[in-house]
Amino acid sequence: MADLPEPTIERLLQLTRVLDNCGAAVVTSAEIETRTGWSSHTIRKDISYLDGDFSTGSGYDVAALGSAVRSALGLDIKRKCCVVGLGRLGSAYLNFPAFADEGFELVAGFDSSVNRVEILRSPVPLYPAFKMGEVIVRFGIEMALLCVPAASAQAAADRLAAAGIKGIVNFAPIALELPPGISVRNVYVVDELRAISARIPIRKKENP
Amino acid sequence: MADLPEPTIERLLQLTRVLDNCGAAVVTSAEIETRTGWSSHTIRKDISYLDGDFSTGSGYDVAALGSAVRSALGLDIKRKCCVVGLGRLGSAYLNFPAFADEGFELVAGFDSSVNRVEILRSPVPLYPAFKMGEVIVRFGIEMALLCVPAASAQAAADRLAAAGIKGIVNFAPIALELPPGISVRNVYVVDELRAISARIPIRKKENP
DNA sequence: CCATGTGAATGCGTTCACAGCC
DNA sequence: GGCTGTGAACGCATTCACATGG
Repeated sequence: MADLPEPTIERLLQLTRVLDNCGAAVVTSAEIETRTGWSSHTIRKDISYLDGDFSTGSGYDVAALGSAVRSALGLDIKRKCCVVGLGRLGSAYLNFPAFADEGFELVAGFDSSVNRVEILRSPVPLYPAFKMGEVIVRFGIEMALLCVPAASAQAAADRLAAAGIKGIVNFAPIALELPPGISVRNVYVVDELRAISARIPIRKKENP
Repeated sequence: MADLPEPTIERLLQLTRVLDNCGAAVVTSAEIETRTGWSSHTIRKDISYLDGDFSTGSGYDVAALGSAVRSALGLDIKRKCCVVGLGRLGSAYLNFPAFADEGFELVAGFDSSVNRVEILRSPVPLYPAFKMGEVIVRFGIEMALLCVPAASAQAAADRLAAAGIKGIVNFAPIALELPPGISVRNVYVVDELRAISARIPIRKKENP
């Protein structure tokens, strides 16, 4: 399996959700088209990058296809995560159950306030920020949820990068500067609103 | 100004953040390259789609470029939004101040529980879900934050679509089916972790 | 001289069309 | 017959290279 085109990765990720929620045991590429809006050509091409045989003769075997996608994307690998910044958002994620269901193991939380680290009750161990590098290496943590305020986000990201983190989910509304090889995904609701806003046609009919 | 390529839109959206946080009055495309990782060629091309003259001879005028980008993307237009589903997440957004700063006006909240609508204190008016269509049309609401549980997300999205909504930020972990012309942006942290996971190379050095 | 701006070339992802298979 | 699978054609975005302007 050569490596997949970026857009294909993004579609396959979404495809797992479609398969999980589709109910039936078999789906055709045409059905996926109506559910997602991607053309059936694109979907078949995407699936053709995977190795394995999922065709039943009249559609794809949902279970087989699902596990092939997960395996191709490395979603069957358990990965260790941490939360950096234990404010309102960060401390909420400490108790978020869905992570475990999807193969992500939350193993540490960090905050620059030693006081907060000591007081907060949490199902995962908490550490003061200066232990970040050491703990990440020791546990083999690969991903971080970066929940600190915008002003300290870049500094925290630098420390994560130095500790060898592989990916960061960034909740701060700034563009992080990081060395290549580290994946960043920005999660900021206002940016999503802006992205939608940018796609609303200006004074034009939708079907020109 | 012809319409912009999709990838260019996405980059320009991020570019506004870079410009806001860059401090200086002038930036070169090379500086933007180090801050974002996009090649200076790409950046110059993106900017060349805009009309106006931002070059000072030694870099771009940050303020002028910023406002040109915002205008090209329609970010200078005030847009009305609503929150659908007033659980923990939805009710948090009712009080989120950053929306207004960025030109988004939150004008309504909806929930299927009439009880919750009556009890919840909120700076914006709340309505029972059955009034959704009417209120959206009356106020000219263009965008919705969809914060209902996964099981009811599709039904709620259908009602939003019927009311003529232009875009939806979807917090439910399902792929919504909607007619063309409506922008959807999915926000689900586990999906971001999966996206990162899919990009962590499997047992390979990063510099092969 | 340095940095932008832009037609032209390149390369990659999507679309097509048809062969293969149930 | 219907659906998948895939080399080939196409089209769009990125990259290049050089002309232009401060």
